[in-house]
Amino acid sequence: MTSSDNEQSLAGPGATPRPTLAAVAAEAGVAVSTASLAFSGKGPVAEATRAAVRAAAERVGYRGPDPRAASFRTGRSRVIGVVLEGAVQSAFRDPVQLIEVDAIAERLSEVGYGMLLLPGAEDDALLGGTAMDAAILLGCSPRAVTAARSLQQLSLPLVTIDGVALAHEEDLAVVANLGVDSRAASAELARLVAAAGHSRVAMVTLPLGEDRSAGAFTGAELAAMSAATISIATERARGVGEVFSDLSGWMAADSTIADGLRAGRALLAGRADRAGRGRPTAVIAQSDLLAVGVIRAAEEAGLRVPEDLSVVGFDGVVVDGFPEGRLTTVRQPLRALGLAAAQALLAELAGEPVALPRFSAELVPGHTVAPPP
Amino acid sequence: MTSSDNEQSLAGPGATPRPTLAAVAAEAGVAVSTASLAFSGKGPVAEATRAAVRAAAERVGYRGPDPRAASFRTGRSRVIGVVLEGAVQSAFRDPVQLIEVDAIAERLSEVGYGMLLLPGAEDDALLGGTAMDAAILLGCSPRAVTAARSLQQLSLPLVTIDGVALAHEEDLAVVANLGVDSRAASAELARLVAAAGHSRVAMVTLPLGEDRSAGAFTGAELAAMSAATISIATERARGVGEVFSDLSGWMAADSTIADGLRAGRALLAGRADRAGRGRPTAVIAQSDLLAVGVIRAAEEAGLRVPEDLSVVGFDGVVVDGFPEGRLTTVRQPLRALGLAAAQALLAELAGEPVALPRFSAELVPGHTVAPPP
DNA sequence: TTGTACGCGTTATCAA
DNA sequence: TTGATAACGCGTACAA
Repeated sequence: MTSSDNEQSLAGPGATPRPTLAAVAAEAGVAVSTASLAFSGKGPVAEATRAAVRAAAERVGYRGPDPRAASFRTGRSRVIGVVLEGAVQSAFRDPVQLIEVDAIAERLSEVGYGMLLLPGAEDDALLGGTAMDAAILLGCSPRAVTAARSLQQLSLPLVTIDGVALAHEEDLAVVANLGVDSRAASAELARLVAAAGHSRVAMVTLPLGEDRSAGAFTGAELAAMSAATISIATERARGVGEVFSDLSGWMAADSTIADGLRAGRALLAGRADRAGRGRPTAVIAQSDLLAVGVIRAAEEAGLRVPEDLSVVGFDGVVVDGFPEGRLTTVRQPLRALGLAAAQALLAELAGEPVALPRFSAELVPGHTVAPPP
Repeated sequence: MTSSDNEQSLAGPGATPRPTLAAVAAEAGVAVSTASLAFSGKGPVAEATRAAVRAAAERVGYRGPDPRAASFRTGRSRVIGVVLEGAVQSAFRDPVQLIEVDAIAERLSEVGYGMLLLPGAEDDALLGGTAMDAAILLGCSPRAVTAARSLQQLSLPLVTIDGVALAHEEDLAVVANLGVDSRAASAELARLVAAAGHSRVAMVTLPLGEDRSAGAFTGAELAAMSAATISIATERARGVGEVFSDLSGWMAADSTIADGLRAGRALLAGRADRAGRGRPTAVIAQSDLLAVGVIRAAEEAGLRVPEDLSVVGFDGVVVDGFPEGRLTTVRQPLRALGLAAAQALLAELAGEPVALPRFSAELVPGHTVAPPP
């Protein structure tokens, strides 16, 4: 169907005004406040009255309280904002954020809340322009920090997921900073690689800081970058560093298969190791997408995984087109994190105490780790 | 000054009530209406007064009009709903919807509008519970039709993208039904395949109707299914049918690489063709993701693309990990569609005439079509 | 150019 | 169990 047949809208100059509760009350012959109670069920209303009100509502075509008026009166808009790291497109290319947002949406819709998606923009004007009751911040980009400040100015309850950088901002009082212990999980994974006998290990990281462009790094460079910034990438690197010291590797620009492929090609060509060691026998990737890219690069180079090269990922997501369960990785409870983020805010809004479970990543032993050749 | 009778301190203990325009006006020594005009810039205000108001706002910590109150007063919430076909996760696994939503978000944020993401749910209670000024419906599932009805009841302006089924509902008056001519684009692609000399051609379709499970179909079955439902899949099938009659193939459950892989394996094993013909020399897939899956299946089977098998897709999106430009496909102007959908609603809300361009898909000759072996 | 007054539709409070 | 009433914060005629 092409755009040629666009009908003109009905909402033109002659639009009928939406029926109000007053109209229903008049029709039913009761007070407005009674009609309100009959609809919301918040007060004692005789069954007969309730039926009369419902019938009257039906007759006048009342569709429930106007959300704008209700939100004005109650001070609640039944909307929770989700601030993404960047554009919708880039945020949701990453299955991790996708699962989290999906879980948030699921929990919110159960209680009739809406989810306002807020792409990380340059200015935060939008944040104050539309009504929301609370916000969830995903990721830990510098952008997230400024957004958090703006939102806090509006006295909105805040929850972060993976906001490790935000957790270190003293002046931000958030309801919760959710996320698994990336460092411990990374260390666990690294120990598994070490236990298989590997010592020539390279790491493929997510962006370590803001202004870094993708490319190879030495152990010293990694240490410098890690000291300068706190991010998911530096956290995970630290965990691996507990097991393998002076770790070199490749920093990817983004968590994608394509970037993993690029990293894998560089590392397997030996170009990456500026410390002069040979081709790595194992690659520790900081995301599953990167790991799949590395595996593709290995296949391109005629290397078998895991016989010739061991590869591990991080996240435990299903990568489209890649066999589920093949990759050795750690699984984050992404759905649980999303549900908990939503739940924490709902509890906070209800004035209830926020009880949070502890989240931990679970090792998923796949089939991509073996002893070095 | 009114007595500040807080019914409940909402945001925990010690939450200061948000400063109001009245407070600013009092501080600046002007009337509330003057302060309002000074902020919105909608009326003539002396520069000195404006400065005084701004200074007063700064002093009392005023952060602009409360969006809830403003929305109540103006009847506009500055929020536009986007109704997805299903869960967030499944909708955004598809790069097509992702790009569209990204474009919508981009246009909306330019004008300070928010985007309320509404997952396709069982009941439409949520649709009336949160404030929005208009809505965009993506896709053409039966769910979209019921959602459209609910939204129309609320007198919300509606725009659909790829809502071919909605376009045929007589009682729905929408601002616009956007989308390319899927049928023509599919026919063009089919003609390209035919021109290369193929006659044993199989099609991999998106879900043709609601209750169909994935699997092989014959030409007769396809015709029956196409007659029963209108969807993007049947539209595209019709286009291909203009060139190749009695087309058999495989219906995928979803637009994913994994489903394409499954389809490809079935078709290349010859299991799929219940008409008894041999392995196809060309596969027409209804999405790029499916096409990439088919190509993977071909590689698995030791077939070279395009030498041994030609494959075409649909959409023109970048598939992570697959070389850009390699796939022969048609490119939909997805970004433009998203921008136009948002723009159409903004114009409608502003009472301006809605001018829509015509959208057409563009053939992208890649390197996956060659003469049959 | 500024101020006054009113009302948007709903819900919470209190009195009946 | 029901009814009357008062805000909620802002935008906007209209008057000054």
